[in-house]
Amino acid sequence: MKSSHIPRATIQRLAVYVQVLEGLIQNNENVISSEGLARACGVNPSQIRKDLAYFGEFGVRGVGYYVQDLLTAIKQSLGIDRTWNVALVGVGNLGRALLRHQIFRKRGFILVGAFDCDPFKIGEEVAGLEVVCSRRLKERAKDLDIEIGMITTPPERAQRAANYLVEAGIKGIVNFAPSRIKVPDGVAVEYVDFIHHLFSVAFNISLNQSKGLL
Amino acid sequence: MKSSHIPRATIQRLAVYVQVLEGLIQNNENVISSEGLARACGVNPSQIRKDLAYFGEFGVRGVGYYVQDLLTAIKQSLGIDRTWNVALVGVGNLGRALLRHQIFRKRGFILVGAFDCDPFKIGEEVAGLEVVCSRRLKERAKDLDIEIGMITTPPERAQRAANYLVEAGIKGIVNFAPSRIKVPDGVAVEYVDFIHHLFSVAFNISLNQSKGLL
DNA sequence: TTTGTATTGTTCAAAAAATCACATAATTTT
DNA sequence: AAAATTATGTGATTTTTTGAACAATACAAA
Repeated sequence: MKSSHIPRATIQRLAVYVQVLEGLIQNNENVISSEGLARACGVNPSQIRKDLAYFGEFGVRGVGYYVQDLLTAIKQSLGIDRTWNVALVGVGNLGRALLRHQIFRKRGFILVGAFDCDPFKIGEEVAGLEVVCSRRLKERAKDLDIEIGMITTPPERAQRAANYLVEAGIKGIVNFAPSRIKVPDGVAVEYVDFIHHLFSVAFNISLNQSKGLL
Repeated sequence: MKSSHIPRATIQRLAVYVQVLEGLIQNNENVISSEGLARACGVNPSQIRKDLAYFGEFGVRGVGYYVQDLLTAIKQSLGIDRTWNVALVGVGNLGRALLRHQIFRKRGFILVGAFDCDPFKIGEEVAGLEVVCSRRLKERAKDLDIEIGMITTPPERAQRAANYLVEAGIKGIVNFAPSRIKVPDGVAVEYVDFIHHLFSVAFNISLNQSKGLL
């Protein structure tokens, strides 16, 4: 098949496949069928085959997928077969935790800059990074070759943080603040909101319970 | 319309509506049309009307929606017009940050227990909670009336944490660890994975750039 | 009270996504 | 070397989701 428009849902599932495939590598499993992978991911096997078909043919008929090859292929397709430099804006509780979290580096997202507008925080060192004034984002973005921004400010300051990032020419933003932001076309935004997931769980529990009563 | 099966996507959007409506209340805006709300949320107005129709009729024709009423109605529909007690399993970097984060309490999710299997952490106090051995989850879950679990362990320990939670009779889990977990039917699971969102952004940046070349 | 305006709730058509089903192609067995 | 087996890649079909259109209805103005 190859390319044309790729559904957002496909991309999200590919991320799950990566996760599961890395687990398989840990367990020294070399080959997996679409059915096996499907079971591990909680999706339909054809779904997996179709998702992969957007990017190419990675399997071997009658055999399945070579885990390492498939992983490499998916990473290439997603554009994560390289590292990305990331700036974090908003050095609060959450910001600090993320700066210290090793997972970003492990997955190829290098936190190269920490920014905040609070004068008390500027100059402080967190996880080996000096906190810099948000106003200096543009100037620093070029030096540090920053391509992605993470916003971890309080919600009311998220838009300002986004503006700084956009001015600095950054083309992708992950917003952890619980508020929507406006950015020009061509800037990719993703929202991470724990609370949404708690809402979902709360709703499903309520739902299951009312089902149980029938 | 009322009930029947409600799409997952609808639930996720309702969470966004809550977010935006709370912002409107901050700004003392009393009434909003589906069109206004749609613009703020980045969705289609009919979408909003349809999403709401699953739960009832909350608007006034010719007028729009009374912000406070709508908010109340959605919260009721989602089952978040009450508080939920939550246990956190895995007191690492992320776990600590979440325990300290005020947002959960603000939104009605009360962190009432912190669990870990590391003997060095047990007994420690974080955000006013004593860290308790994960093995004691079942015993504590009843006393504390815990209904939701949050997993913030390393990936290889997520399944064990899930098992403890399930044994304790907990009906909903939010898993922050980057691994899939297996739970019995009737237990709602949501996955929060920052990395997935970074993957998405990376992919979209790559995509936009290759578009730009055409 | 009537007319006009605004905006909802809902039907219906279109688009998108998921699933099924099978032809195709490796591998293994006989 | 042929037959049997297995599991992919993809066209066809079904299901789900979205979006447009419009009748229904609340309010405001004349």
